[in-house]
Amino acid sequence: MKSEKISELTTNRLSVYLRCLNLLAGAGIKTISSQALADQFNMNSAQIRKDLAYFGEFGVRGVGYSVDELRRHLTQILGLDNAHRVGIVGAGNLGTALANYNGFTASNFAAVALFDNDKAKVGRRIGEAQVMVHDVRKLARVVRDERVDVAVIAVPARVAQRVLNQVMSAGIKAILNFAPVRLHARLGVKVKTVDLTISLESLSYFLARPQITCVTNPRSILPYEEIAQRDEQELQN
Amino acid sequence: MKSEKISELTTNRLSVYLRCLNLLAGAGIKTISSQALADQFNMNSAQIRKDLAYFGEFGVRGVGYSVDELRRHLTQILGLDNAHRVGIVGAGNLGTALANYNGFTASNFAAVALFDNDKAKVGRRIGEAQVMVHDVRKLARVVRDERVDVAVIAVPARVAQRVLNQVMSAGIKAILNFAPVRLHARLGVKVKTVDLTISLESLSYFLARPQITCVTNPRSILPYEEIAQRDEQELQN
DNA sequence: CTCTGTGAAGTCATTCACAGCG
DNA sequence: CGCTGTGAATGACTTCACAGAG
Repeated sequence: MKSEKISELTTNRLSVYLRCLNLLAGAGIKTISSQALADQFNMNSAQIRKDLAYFGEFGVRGVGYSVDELRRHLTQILGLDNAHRVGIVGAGNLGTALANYNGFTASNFAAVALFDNDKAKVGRRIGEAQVMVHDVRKLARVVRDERVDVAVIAVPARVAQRVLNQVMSAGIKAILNFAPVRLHARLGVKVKTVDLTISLESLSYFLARPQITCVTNPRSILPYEEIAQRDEQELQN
Repeated sequence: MKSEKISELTTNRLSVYLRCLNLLAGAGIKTISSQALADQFNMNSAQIRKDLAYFGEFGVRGVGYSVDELRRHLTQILGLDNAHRVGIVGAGNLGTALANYNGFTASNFAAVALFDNDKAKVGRRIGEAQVMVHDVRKLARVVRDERVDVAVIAVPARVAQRVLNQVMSAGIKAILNFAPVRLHARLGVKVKTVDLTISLESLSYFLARPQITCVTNPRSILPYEEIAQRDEQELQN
């Protein structure tokens, strides 16, 4: 265990490891070596060991890692043992889709508030979870009352920086941004941007160059379920 | 102009450059040097030059790049001069949100078909664009008829690999995947995964460690509009 | 003898720094 | 001169390979 700086690539992988371990636990597997884990999910065993070693000595030499124990450690390292309360700014298509997204729950995130500037939407409750839509001008107050600690920006690019400023002023330190702009965050605030435009345009680049030997995703995986996967096609036409 | 292998990081940046240039063009700027571009948008000028030089000698020494000309080149390099037709598998919240997403249009993408296995949804048209929902079993046929060349996977992780197999069998070479699984693509097929779980869990990691001096997003940007940005707060809540 | 944890080596990406064009 | 295009230098991330724990 060193206390060097942990790169974001590493934390992303920790999240993947946790997901893999959850699958293994579900399959009743109690113990796994870095090598077996790497083989299963197409990763590199040295990288797994190195990533984990930043945070402690979780393995047992000659044996491997206890699946359950490692799950607990990763959950704790990733801070998923504390519930997070998410406020979503922008109650358009994307915002409401996210408010209804169930994938959050497994990671201990819950959407607790939506914000919009459209009077027609304010005051309504949306989706199965019945998340309330608030006036975006009340953001700071609602963030306090609802103890929101993560914000999602799902507004047009034009106003995204302004929204980010509001969100930061409300004291939020972690933001997931879907607007296709580079946002300027103050120190101590973390913004992760998911830029669909970039993703699509990269795909377009690839399509424009069919000659390229697709080495882009070098290790190509087998998800756990590949085992139960002989159904290349059960459909006709 | 070399014809080395272009990394995905580079193509992602090309997409960003194009966006920046569009802003500049909108502001009436005709010519820009790599240095000025880098300053404006918080990038590194050498990197801009290097990225561009992979594809040709677009600049004029002593002067810089013609904004319009470079826009045209980038559009062509990224293959955005050809329209792309997108099929979205999964007409749930996310799928329908994407079908209505306008951001596509600027990059010359259009959502032309949705697919689902829910009988109640099949045959209906969704959103402003009135995109038709098809039975997922008819995917190959619809892909052919509608000339779909890009697929979006917006289905539960459990079935994502099966859907990818179908999509690949239908001859699609470029896929944007929202399911939180590592998918196994055959050679010559490009899958880009947008994994919200990883993004959220990384944010959670960050929140669990407030002491970390946030160096994660080393260059912190000024979007073009920062200029018109003195409104840190016009709201009182 | 197996598998971890980790220095050392290797690979890939970014940045520097400057020759040379316009 | 100013700025591009690019080799060379640096830095970041990954993989190798092995000492040593169990």
